[in-house]
Amino acid sequence: MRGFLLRVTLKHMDKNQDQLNKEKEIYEFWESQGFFRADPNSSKKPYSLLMPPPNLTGDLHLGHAMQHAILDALARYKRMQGYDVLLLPGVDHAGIQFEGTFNKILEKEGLSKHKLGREDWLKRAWKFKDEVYKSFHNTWTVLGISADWSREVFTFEPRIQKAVFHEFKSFWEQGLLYKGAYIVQWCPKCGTAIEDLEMEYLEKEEELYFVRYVIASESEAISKDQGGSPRDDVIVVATARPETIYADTGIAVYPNHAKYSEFIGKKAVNPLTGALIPIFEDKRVDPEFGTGALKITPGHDPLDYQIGKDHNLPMLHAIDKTGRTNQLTQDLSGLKIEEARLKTTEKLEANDALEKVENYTHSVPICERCKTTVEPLISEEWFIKMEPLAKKALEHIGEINFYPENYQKILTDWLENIHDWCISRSLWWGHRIPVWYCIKCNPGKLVGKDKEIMVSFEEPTRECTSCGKKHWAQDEQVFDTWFSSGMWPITTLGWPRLDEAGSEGGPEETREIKRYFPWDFEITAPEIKYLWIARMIMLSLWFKNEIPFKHMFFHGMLRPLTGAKFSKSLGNAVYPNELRDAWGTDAVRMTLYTYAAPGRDSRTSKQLMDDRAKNFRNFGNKLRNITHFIVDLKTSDVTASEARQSQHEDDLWILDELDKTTREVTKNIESFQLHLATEELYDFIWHKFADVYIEKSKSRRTAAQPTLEYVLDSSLRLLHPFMPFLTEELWQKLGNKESIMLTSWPAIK
RNA sequence: GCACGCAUAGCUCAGCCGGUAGAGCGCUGCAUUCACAUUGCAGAGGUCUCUGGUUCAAGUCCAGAUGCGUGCACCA
Repeated sequence: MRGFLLRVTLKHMDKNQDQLNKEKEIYEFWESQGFFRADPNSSKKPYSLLMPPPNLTGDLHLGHAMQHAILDALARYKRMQGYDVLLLPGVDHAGIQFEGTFNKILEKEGLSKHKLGREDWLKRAWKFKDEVYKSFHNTWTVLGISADWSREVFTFEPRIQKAVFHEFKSFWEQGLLYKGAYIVQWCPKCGTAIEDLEMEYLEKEEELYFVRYVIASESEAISKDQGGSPRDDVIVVATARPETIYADTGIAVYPNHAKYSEFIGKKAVNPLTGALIPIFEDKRVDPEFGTGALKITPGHDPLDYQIGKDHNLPMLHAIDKTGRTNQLTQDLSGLKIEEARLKTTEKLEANDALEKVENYTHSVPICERCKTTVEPLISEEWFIKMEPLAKKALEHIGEINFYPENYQKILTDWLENIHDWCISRSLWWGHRIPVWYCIKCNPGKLVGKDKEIMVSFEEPTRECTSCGKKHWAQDEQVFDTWFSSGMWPITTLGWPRLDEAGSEGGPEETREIKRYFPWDFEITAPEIKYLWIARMIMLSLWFKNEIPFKHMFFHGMLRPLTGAKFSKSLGNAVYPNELRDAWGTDAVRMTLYTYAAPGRDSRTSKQLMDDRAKNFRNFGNKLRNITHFIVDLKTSDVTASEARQSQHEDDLWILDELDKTTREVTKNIESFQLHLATEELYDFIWHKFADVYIEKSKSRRTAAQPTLEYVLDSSLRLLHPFMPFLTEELWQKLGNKESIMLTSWPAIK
């Protein structure tokens, strides 16, 4: 029994393996024939689809597979309709996310970024990039993606480095760039500034500390020891972060607050440092929260920063960029936040400055990449003024067709409240900021009047105009990864046109830009609608004066049954490669299309994916058997007009059903509703053609043969965009000499 | 707080230019030397969250309620 089962299993595995090998063969055949290539010189009408470059971090997941399967179906459909199709693939270097992944791998080898140093680290990073690339290409191949690999782009490749330089230089010349010390969200673990868009919030139960600040009197020192009423000489402030008290430089209260009006203009004593800090009014304070008085820590809170700036308060830091306390905290310096908080409260208690502690639940910002608590602090960063870009985007956003439609409003709302974009990151994996400072004249690497700097791709060859020497040092920071991927729609098509020396070669555009831009179709997950989609819209309009894409499709998120997120670390991830090994590529693709309704999130699991994939595997087998059945009696080729001569009611019925199906499938693909198109085909082929028509045809086998062949031929064409391998295989079995990729889409009757 | 989305069979989801509901999996029964057990046929299972409105007619349109989710803002 055991031996029998083993044999059966092995046989099953062999069969599977045969199938996978066959797919590989077919894919190599297509590629070798150049079927995936776009042809800018073609007389055909162009149709362009832009692959969102997956992040260079690891295996492609289900969401990618769905996205790419959708792109591929559309590309194949448009090719059959006679278009010159460009499906352009690529990969994003994904700065911060790549560093996180890669550094974790180094850690396992006992290495680190800083042990290796910038140069060696980068060498290894490029090697790791090659490994990830292999994995990506493996998945793309096995999914049957018909992208033009000869045009593949990596967002960190040399040509794109030049493009990013031109992007920066252009902003610089237009006066839209500035660098300076501003409050930013800082991730101590990643060691870089991040944007609000890159943060998540975590509900945490913490404590709210009520801290007494003694009012300093100009004439007499009021002391609690002298029996004065504490209400009169003390202002109480609520804080969740007592460790930042060291960096307090003021106390603000809501204007005309009854409790505090007598203190306005006076000074309070910082209970930890003894510094005298001003008490003033500001309407940004919420009179309802805590005690109605707010301690102002401009160095560690965005709101406090604004208030502090407006009141000319000093900006102090108690916590450094590694997330530890600094010298300002005196004997507490070098501690992690949690420990510092504990020690600080002990100190406050010892100083009799802690009035009470309440339980307090609030959301703490964490880094979306590494989940570390984000520390707002002041740092020298580069920014782009976004208002003019957003304004232009708002004027033209209506020219883009969004699926679902309401994303236009979502993006419009965001653009209307645009903030300046912090484009610098303190990382190594990314486009280095092309700014050079004369370290003799400008050692602080500042930007401003009288500061000797150069914007240059390579080290400047000229001397510093102030000191007459050449002591140039490049900015240490790199660009936010979205600064390069925001240009994806135009850099992939060869923007800017460069001459051999790498300079812009005049106004003439590349033929690719002329022909394929704006893109006909772009697709993405909704979670990067601001980070990426909004940026592409703004940047394309800014640099090309055109919208980047005509149809913008947001697919839903595939989630586990809990509704949370798929994640490698939680171990609930489902891998497209595994599904494909079990059920074959076409079945997995069909499964993915059932989830392809625009903007609809779905819950799924390995089990559910397997169930569906199994069904579509069976569907494929059904079609294979239909083909065997029909090929057995096939004598000569049947033309469409021959097949349509029959007046038998069964023939008329199935031909009518075929026409309906052709109409519906075409309509549904045109409106990007692949889940409906595949459902139509499934129902027609299995439940109408096979279950009804073929069964009936058995009693009039020879007479029905032309119709059988004709309907099968059309079915294979209609199904090819979705199940490319099986349809190619059966197409050959039907005796066709050419690839099914070269046939035309069935005409609508 | 603001915005958006979702609530349909045991589960996961379609359907939404209005005409009393569909798929897959699961479940029940029957068939099976037939191109196909990777099958066929038959069936059970839903007052389409609730309330009101428009209409001859409403999961389908409108308003409100409830629940869930997502995004943004805030979070001393």
